[in-house]
Order: sequence, then structure tokens, then C-alpha cells
Amino acid sequence: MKLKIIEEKQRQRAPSKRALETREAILNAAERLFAARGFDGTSIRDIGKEAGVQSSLVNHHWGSKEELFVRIVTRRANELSIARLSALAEHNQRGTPTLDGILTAFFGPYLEKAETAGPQWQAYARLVAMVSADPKWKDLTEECFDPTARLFINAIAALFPQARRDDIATGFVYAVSAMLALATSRWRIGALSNDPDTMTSHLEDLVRYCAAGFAALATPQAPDPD
Amino acid sequence: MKLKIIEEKQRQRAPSKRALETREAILNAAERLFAARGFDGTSIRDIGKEAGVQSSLVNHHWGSKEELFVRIVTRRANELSIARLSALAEHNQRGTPTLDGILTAFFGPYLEKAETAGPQWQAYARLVAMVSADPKWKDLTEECFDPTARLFINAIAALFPQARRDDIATGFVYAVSAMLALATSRWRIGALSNDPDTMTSHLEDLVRYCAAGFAALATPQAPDPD
DNA sequence: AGTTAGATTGAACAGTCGTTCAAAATAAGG
DNA sequence: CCTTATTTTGAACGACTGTTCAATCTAACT
Repeated sequence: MKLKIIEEKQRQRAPSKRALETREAILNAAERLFAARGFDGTSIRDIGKEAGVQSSLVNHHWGSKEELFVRIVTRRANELSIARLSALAEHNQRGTPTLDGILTAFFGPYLEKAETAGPQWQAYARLVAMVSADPKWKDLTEECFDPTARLFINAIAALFPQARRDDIATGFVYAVSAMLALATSRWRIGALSNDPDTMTSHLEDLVRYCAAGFAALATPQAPDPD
Repeated sequence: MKLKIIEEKQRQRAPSKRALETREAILNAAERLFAARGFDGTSIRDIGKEAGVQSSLVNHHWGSKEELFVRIVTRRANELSIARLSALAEHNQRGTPTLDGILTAFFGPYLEKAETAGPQWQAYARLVAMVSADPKWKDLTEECFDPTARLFINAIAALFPQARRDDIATGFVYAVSAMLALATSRWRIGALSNDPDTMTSHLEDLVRYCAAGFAALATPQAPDPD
């Protein structure tokens, strides 16, 4: 694997302000479209039209379609990881760590950004769910999210010293899938309950659900009362 | 919406045995490819090649690409629903219904078929996960799976008379997402735990996890010991 | 066994795809 | 202000897309 920096010829002039705006407009437009229609369902021409520029500019600024996609996924992954790890550190400083606190530190940044940080982060939340489920992006997912996930698994495992690590990992995958379901299937909650979606605090519900599940999984099973 | 039967001209001869084999070969090939590469990532020509027939036969036997996809999703959905509902009925006959029993009746058929009923059902399990997450197939998902889901939600709600129906639906969506994660992300459990995948009974783990989560969600929250 | 509905083939259709390229417009650096 | 690196345009490339169609082959029915 060759280093990218060798193959790229370095610039001789600073990019213009307009060019920088164009680059970001393309990135945001592609993020929205990829999240809504998937990688194969989105064309370079669609992205150019959504960004208000010529489609060839997409290739000029970001290389191939695949490079663009990888760039979009990775650019916010770092910010998300930092938010999660700082929330975890803050929780640890507040006293003895709890399962609820650790899960809140993991879910919180994702859900907050998806709900309050504007439509771009909302699109990104959907994109993460899409990428996580597609075997095509297995390596990308591992690179972007697994290091942080491993740290949270370690933190949880410390709370259940007697539990098998396999059970902790299983519970974590279930928890992540439930979190991602809020990005892809929140409408279905309202559809399956007869009440309209009351939009209660999903974060608290999710934490309560997963914390109880974790405890059940990591604790030796209760004797069957048969 | 016009009835399909009006627009289709009825056959005058029974289809040949060879034609029936071709039709099913196309269906199975398309199921594998759609599950592996998605709807837009799979071409009609790919399907024909995988099935060992001319690509135009795909259109001749199953109409458009979209009709073919809908057909593939729906053909096993009925079988799956029947297996789930009969498992639920059998559990109800065995005595007082339990949450573990209801969840096992829902998860069991899906996981058993995915693990033991051959590669076609395994592909279908992945396909269901794909379809459930894609807003493009929202209507298809509702039509195929929501009726059965509603019955299971009713059964669970009967166990928690004091719970809000919204919480039951929320817990159910989390449970389904965890079930689907086993189809799309089981490899990640092995990757995140340091042990190799011990392939223990995922069904029991999943039921324990979700049952505990449901109970925590449907029960008024414990007083905060602060 | 002969008739012909239906299955299969292979080519062709009009579009769209990702990407490349020369020419023109823009603006950073001297 | 001039030079020229960079950005932007618009067209073009070959490959691939879903679908259609006439011709040929197969086999179900009389």
C-alpha cells in the first residue's frame, strides 16, 4: 500500500475561497444524497446538480466516486469519536462508572447531533447506519468506528468482571444496532404504536433498554423455575 | 390502483418443467445477488449470468427489475409470518404466555432458517435486513412484515397492561434491529471480542437481552438512588 | 403427429454511468 | 498589473444500464 502523499503533487497556490466553498458544497450534497439513496443509487451527476456545479468538478476536487464516499464517512467519524470519548472521560471523572453512564456517553453524541446539529448530521447518521450494514464497507467501518467501540467494550467489561468478553461484544452489537435503528426506522415506532410518535427522549429509553439487556447477558442466567 | 389480474393475459398452456426450473433459478440467483450487492448494485445481466440464462429471460419471466425484487421479498415473507404465528400459537397453548416465549416465537423462525435452511434463506435474511433499513422499500416492508409485527406487539402489550403502547413499539423496534444485526453484523461480534466467534446459541442470548430490555422499558423507572 | 403457445436466443434500443480532456474563466502570488 | 496555477465549463469517451423485439427452438395440447 503506497502512501498517498507520494502520489499527490503538492499545490503551488492556496485554494481560492470560492473553490473551498465548492468543495464543501459537493461534500454536503453528496452526504445528503448518499444517505437518502445509497452509494449505487446516487450518480456523480446527481451530486453535481444538488451542489449546483458541473459534475466533472466532483471528480476534480475529490477524485473517484469511491474516494468521495470514503471521505464523507471519515470526515465526521473523528468528530464523533472525540465527542464519545470525552463524554466517557467526563463520566469516569464524576465517580464510579455506571453502565447507564457509559452507554449514555456512547449514544448521546450520535443522537444529539442527529437531532439538533442540523440536516447534514442527520444525513450522516443515516449514512453510518447504511455503511454499517453493507458488507462492501466492512473495512471502512472497522477503521472508522471499531477503535472507539473497543474502548467502550473495555469500559463495560470492567463493570462485569465475571462475564465472558464474547457476551459483552454481543450486547454491544445489539446496542449499536438499536441506536442505528433510531436513524433508519424511527418512523416505524410511530407506525406500530397506534399513538402518533410522541417523540419522547429516545436516549433515555435506549439506555434503559440496553443497560437491562447487558445486565441480563453478562450475568449468569437465573435458575429456570421449571 | 388497477388490479394486476386485469392487465395480465391468461396462459393457454401449462408452463414446461424446464421453464419452471428457469423461473426458480432466476429467483434464487437474484435473491443471492440482491442480498450481497443491493438493488442498485445488481444488474439484470448479472442475474442472468448467475442463473445461467439470457438476461432477457429475467424480464420475460418476472417483468421489470423492481417487480422481480418485490416478488423475491414477498415470496418468503408469507412462509416466515406463518412460522412465527404458529410458533406463537403453540406457545400460547402451552400455558400462560411469557415474554421469553413470545420473543422466541418471533426470533426463532428467522434465525433457524437463516442458519440451517441453506444459503438461499441466509441470503433472504440479509435481504430483509437491507430492505428494512432502506426508505425506498418502506411500503414493501410495511406490507410484508408489519401485520405480523402488530400481532406480536399486541401479545407483548398484554403482558404489560400498565405500559404505554409507544414503549412497547419502541422496544419491539429495538428487538427487531438486534435480530437483523445478526444477519448483517455477526462477524463484528467476533471481531470486537478478542476470542474467535464461539457461535453459541445466539437465539437464547438475543431473547435474554431483549426480554430484559422490554421489562426495563415497560416498567415504571426505578427511583434514582441519588 | 401436427399445431402453435410459450421459452429462449442474441441483437438492438435509448439512456445513464464514471471518468477524462481541452478550452475558457478565475484569482493567487510576484 | 501580469503571469500562470487552479478552477470551471461543456463536450466527449467507452462501458454499462433496463428493456424491447424479431427470430428460433421447445414442448404442451388437440
